[in-house]
Amino acid sequence: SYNALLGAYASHGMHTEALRVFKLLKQNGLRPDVVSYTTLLNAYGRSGLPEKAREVFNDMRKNSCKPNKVSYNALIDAYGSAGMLKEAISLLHKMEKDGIPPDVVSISTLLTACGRCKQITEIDAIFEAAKSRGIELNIVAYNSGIGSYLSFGDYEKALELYASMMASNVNPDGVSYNILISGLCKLGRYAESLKFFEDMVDLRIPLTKEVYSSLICSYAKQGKLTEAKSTFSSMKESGCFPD
RNA sequence: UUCCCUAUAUCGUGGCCC
Repeated sequence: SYNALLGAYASHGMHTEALRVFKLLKQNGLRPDVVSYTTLLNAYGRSGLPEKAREVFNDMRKNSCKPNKVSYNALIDAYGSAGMLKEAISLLHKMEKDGIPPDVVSISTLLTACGRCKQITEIDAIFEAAKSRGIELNIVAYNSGIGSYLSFGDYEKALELYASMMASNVNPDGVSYNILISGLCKLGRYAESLKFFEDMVDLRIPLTKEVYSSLICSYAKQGKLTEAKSTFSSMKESGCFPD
């Protein structure tokens, strides 16, 4: 019950409240378990406080509560989200030494971190790390990689990765298209961006307000106001209400 | 002991602040 409440605060990045619940749990004679510690750790991570997250991580070991895969991944994300890619990558090796094999979540967390930290040189090493460990990339990992390439402005690598994803029989989802459409649009690759939108329609993948916003933005930037307006109209017609 | 619940990864636009 305490963990559920802790999680509710953590998922909103409310670390102060999460810490209060964590203390309350202990005051009532209960021992925090791996989920309690990981939840608190994540609350700090989401609040952009990687050092506090690390403190919780160290604390759990001190109290002989072994961090598991989720704890490590949460700490990797805490560093990655804070732009500390080196620390995030070194945790991949640390968890391995600790007898916990990294999984596809560790990989996609790091792929996303590369994009945030604009570390184009590290991204291929991370794909290699996944491959050498036999970690199969899923749709989230591919989406993360595609997004990071696009954030570097490397749309060719992004499209290459998209192609190899298709070749591996991993099917794109709504998020994949959102990433491609908005990313290509930001780079001014309007024609490519529109092509993916058409694919999305053909495949009957539900169009979200995120995709409509990207498309409207794309037309607006090109000065195609008629298209922008008609996209806005079809958005409403399709039952997707503008916010 | 068993079951259930709770913790980790990917997407848009604009505004305000620095």
